[in-house]
Amino acid sequence: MSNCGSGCGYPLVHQEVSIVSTSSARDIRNSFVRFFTEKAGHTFVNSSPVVPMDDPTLLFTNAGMNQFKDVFLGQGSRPYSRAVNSQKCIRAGGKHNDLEDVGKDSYHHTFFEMLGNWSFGDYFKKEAIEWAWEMLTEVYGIDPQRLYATYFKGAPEQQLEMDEEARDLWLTFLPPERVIGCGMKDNFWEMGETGPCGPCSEIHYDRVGGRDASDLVNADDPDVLEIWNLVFIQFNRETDGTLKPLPARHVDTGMGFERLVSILQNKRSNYDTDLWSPLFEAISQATGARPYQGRMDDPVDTAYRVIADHVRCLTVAITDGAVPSNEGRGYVLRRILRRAARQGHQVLQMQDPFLHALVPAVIDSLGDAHEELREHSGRVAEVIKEEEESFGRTIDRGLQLFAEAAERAGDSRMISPEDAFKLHDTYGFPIDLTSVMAEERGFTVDMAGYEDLMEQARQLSRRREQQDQRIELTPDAIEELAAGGAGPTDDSPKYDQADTVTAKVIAIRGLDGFRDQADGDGTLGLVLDRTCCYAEAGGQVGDTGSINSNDGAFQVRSTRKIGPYIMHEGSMSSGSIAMDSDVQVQRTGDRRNAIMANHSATHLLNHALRDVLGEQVEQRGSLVDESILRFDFSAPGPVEPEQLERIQSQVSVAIEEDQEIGAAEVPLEQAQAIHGVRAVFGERYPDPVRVVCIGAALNEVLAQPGNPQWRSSAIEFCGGTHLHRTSEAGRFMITSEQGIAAGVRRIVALTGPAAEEAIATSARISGMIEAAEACDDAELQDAWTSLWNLFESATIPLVDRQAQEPRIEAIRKRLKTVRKASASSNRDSVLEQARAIGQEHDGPTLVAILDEADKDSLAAAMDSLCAQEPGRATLLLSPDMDNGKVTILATVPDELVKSGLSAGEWVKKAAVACGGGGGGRPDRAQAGGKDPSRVEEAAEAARNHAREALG
RNA sequence: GGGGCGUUAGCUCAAUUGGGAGAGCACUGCCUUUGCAAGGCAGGGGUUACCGGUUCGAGCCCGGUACGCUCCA
Repeated sequence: MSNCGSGCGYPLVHQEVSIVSTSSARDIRNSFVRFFTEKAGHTFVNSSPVVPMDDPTLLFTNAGMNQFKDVFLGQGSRPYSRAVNSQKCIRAGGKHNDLEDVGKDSYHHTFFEMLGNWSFGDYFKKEAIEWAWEMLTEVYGIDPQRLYATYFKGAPEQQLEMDEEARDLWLTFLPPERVIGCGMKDNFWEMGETGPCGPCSEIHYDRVGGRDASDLVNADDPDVLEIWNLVFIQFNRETDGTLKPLPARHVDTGMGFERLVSILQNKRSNYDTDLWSPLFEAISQATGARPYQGRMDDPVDTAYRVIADHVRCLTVAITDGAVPSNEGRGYVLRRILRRAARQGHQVLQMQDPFLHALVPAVIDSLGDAHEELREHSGRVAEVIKEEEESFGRTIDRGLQLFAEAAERAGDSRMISPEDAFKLHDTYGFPIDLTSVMAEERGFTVDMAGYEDLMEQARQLSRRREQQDQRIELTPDAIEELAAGGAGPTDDSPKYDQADTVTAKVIAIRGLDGFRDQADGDGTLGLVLDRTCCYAEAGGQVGDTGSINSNDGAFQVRSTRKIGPYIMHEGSMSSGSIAMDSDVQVQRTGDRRNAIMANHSATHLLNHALRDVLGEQVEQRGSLVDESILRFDFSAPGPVEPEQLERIQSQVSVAIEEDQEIGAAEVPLEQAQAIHGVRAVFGERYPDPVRVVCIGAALNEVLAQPGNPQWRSSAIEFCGGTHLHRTSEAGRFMITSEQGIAAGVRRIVALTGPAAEEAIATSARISGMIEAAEACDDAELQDAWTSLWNLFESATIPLVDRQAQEPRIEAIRKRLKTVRKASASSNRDSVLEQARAIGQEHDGPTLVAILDEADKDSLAAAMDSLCAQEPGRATLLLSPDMDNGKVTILATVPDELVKSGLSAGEWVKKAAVACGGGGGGRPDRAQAGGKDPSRVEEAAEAARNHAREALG
């Protein structure tokens, strides 16, 4: 059986030395894999995606060992002990960031491949070093005279000894002057602050040859470069900084593929190899730029390198599921794309999107080694094109803002640091572009001031919040437990119907280590020999519950799996619990039942989606807890209302039919043969795998796995907990459907009592809609207010919401018409009053009370009165008994302002007299009072004020 | 994870110290005009994202939420 994944077919290695100088990159990669699979019994493992599946600490996959991290941490295992692959890596953003250097030199890349071989507790230094030597000198035919090796020379302050074993092994191949001892920085590898670590040994190559280049090793000389790093993992770094020998020792090696190709093709720059030349060709085609000439200081050649590098990176990252966005790894992609687009825009004079047109060239170059690139090429190009267009708009906006900044700069001809910073910080307009544009106009930018602002912004961002305290088990802690005879936690009772199980405490863990007794207020973790609690996995939340002994009670807030152990995290609610105590584990049964209903419904939903929307529906994520179920899936566009209804009803029918739900562990190969079985793409499954089957008898399915009729049942690989019969889910209702990323939709739904409640709420809303539709105009406002308040925030079935929306819209429209009509009739009557008052009144000032005038009507009345008698000062009041308000407006012509009457003071006097306040400009002002019953007093106060003011 | 900015008519955007929500384009109608990006007049169109607070009065001030843009890690 082939163990090298899909479509490899690696050619046999030709060991003649002469052939390598003409080897293509493809052959070089294949030779490596062949050597280790054939000669040394390694299993070929496909490159893992550059977007890590389950590792929030990692922005992108940045080394070959990433996908084996769990093995090194002692938390997982593989069915093989030797592996080889070519891993896709991205170093941009995060701890390793080469983004700034790309284009400037011959060897930094954001995306590259890492060739590597691994031993998991199998062979160690001897084999690793001997095979590396044989690979380089015999298979690749590299001149041994040009090779140098390093070993770890020890670090007495850390109680670390020299790696004599590695040194001696190298001395069998190389003369002493070319075997070089190095310190911690270069030759001691650590995964992080804590965790697996060990000495490493590097192989360096001198491009020049015929000299002693040992002084140039690890000295950043472009001609003497590290090509292969062999890491020997033999220690674990504890939280207190000490090193403990690991029980199982591992080998982790990595060789930069692009560099290796440059050596074997005898080129000084990675960019001069056949990995890049087709890309440069494509860039030239797409942009019309003159051909690439390979000069490091030339802006056009730099643009070529940046664009080629970045488009490779983008193509790979987007294929593996990342999308340019404004945060996290998406934001790194956005920056990468913009850097490339800007090179094209500024240096190669490209006005329109062009990066997307380079995607096929990338796929030609990498598609054989990484087949997934071919599957999604169309979507990748689309995503890139959209993002290029969006950046085009940003550039336009930035140009406009720059023009304003230049205006403000005026005669100083210097863009202010504030403007430069704002362009950068708020509008994403890079500072170097701002400089170039300033230069073009004969302006400068206050760079020093800008740097200050940048530094301030950085400082501001740097303040980090303390992360939540979680109880962890280090590899060493796991080792210690195992050594002490603690077997793995038996969590099989999680599938049982009983919500309780007896158990024994095998470990108590605090934030700082193991304890003998659980007591006090702090967060603790309890590990038991068995448990009925489900540990968070596969999108299903962990169980909550309690653990009780004779001496105390522990409240379980979350349950997690760490290595072979199940950790119950929480705190003591009373008393204490000692190590080795016999305890009763109780999970929160109601909560668990709700979770199971939601999980089984998720499977029915997944199945219904495929039935209604088609085969292209693929699960992209899922969350199941006690209150909702959330399911993300790939789909070209929104789900139509009619499809939604069919999906919901198909799930509901399955629930009504009271179908049986079965589960069993099945050998992986047999399980994969089941017709129509659903598995999440990219997920690793154990062997045997648990199969959950709804709507068909599992034993019949396994008897005839290939039978097409299973396509009509919901059959999935799943380790979660499920109902026994679908009817236990009660009801099923979809409450929302929305897009969360390009090509990805999210459905949120409810089951059981939560679904019933949503239906009841919806019925109440329907009742209110009918009432509002039937009520007369006077009642409409109140009916509307209560209806809208409920509808806006309610969780109700989506199909109901969609049906109700147009009716609610109609009610809103009607309310608007009613309001308008009443306002208009109100204005007419107020204007009528005003006309009458204006005609019968005489003199320089007018104070009048108008009944039931709102603010607009009163203003209209004021306009009308002022038009009648422009020289008159007018103050109008209107009481509003219903709302307990008085509206007051005043207008004073300029001549009377000069005589001493200010509208602002005038309204104030009136407002104060009826319990309010106010003010405004001298010629026009408005105010309000809070006591409409005193409106007459207010009018009198206004008359008095006017008399006094005007003498 | 932490900042900054934004959200106003279908679209693009205004709105001075808090004091009658506007323009252009688009839309509808009428008029004028033989047609190519026509012109004139009139009109419709707003919960100023949402929720709360301060105030006599909030697009504007304060707090929160959502969404978007953007920078840093």
